[in-house]
Amino acid sequence: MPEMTIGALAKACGVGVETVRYYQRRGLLAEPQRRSGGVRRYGADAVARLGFIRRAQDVGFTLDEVKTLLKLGETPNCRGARTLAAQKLEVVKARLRDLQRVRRALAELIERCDAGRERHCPIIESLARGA
Amino acid sequence: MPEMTIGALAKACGVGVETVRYYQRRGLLAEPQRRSGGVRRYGADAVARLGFIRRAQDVGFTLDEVKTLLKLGETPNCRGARTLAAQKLEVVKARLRDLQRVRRALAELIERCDAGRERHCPIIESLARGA
DNA sequence: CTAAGCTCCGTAGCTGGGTACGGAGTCAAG
DNA sequence: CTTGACTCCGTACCCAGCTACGGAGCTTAG
Repeated sequence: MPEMTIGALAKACGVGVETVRYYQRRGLLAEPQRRSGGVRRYGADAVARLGFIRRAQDVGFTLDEVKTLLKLGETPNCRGARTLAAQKLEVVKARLRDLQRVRRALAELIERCDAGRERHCPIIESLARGA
Repeated sequence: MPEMTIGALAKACGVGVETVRYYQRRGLLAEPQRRSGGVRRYGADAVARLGFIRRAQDVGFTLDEVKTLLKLGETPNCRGARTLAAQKLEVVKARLRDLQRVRRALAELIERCDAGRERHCPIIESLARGA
């Protein structure tokens, strides 16, 4: 199917119609050719590009970063992409450390609660006292 | 200092003045007594409560959940707090799994980039193809 | 031809947790 | 008494990434 409407493209990529229009407004997806009547027509390249966007997003890039990646993909320049990926990796690692700390804190609260030897709820107490 | 202005309270707890007012609007902090002229006056209990809010937030609770915790703290009911903490822990664990997957994906992209044996940028290629 | 259903468009709203604005009033030091 | 810092208030705005609205026009099957 070399000619798809916006609805077909959206469905093929598992996103909403509004999302496709939104990506176009954001400059992530080029404005496609229109049929008479103004209806957008997309080809396989649009499917590929939209897929790229979703995958890059899944790996944690923001839409602005995805835009940059797409530009980098046009003029093959590996350093830019590598730098972006490395920065993102650091952000992800930091977020992981934060979340691990939170997980330990929560697990400890629950554990103390289950030990159930204390007069007052240890969860509430601990938050109240900042122990 | 048994009588603090909003600015002193905010400073003591490391938040902004607007944040205190915001918490009051959200119902997390009670409206305090006012001096003549309408200026809010806070005591040590406000410092404790604001500290509770920040610590609960640090452990990953949303402001709405903090509000619930504060209510639970008034009528000692451990089950409610434990349930909330357990739910939050599951959310945190799920988020950790997601982020670990992202970290692996990013690290792999960078590694392949550094191996540097490929004709095109492996980061771009991999996102383009969905490999 | 008609009726359903898709597409067009700009704009507004959502989430969460605040931050900023700005004119007026208040308070404490000097 | 003045000056400068603080506080009052409501409202609007910020971030990202959509999602919803609503009235119009187009398209396609029957």
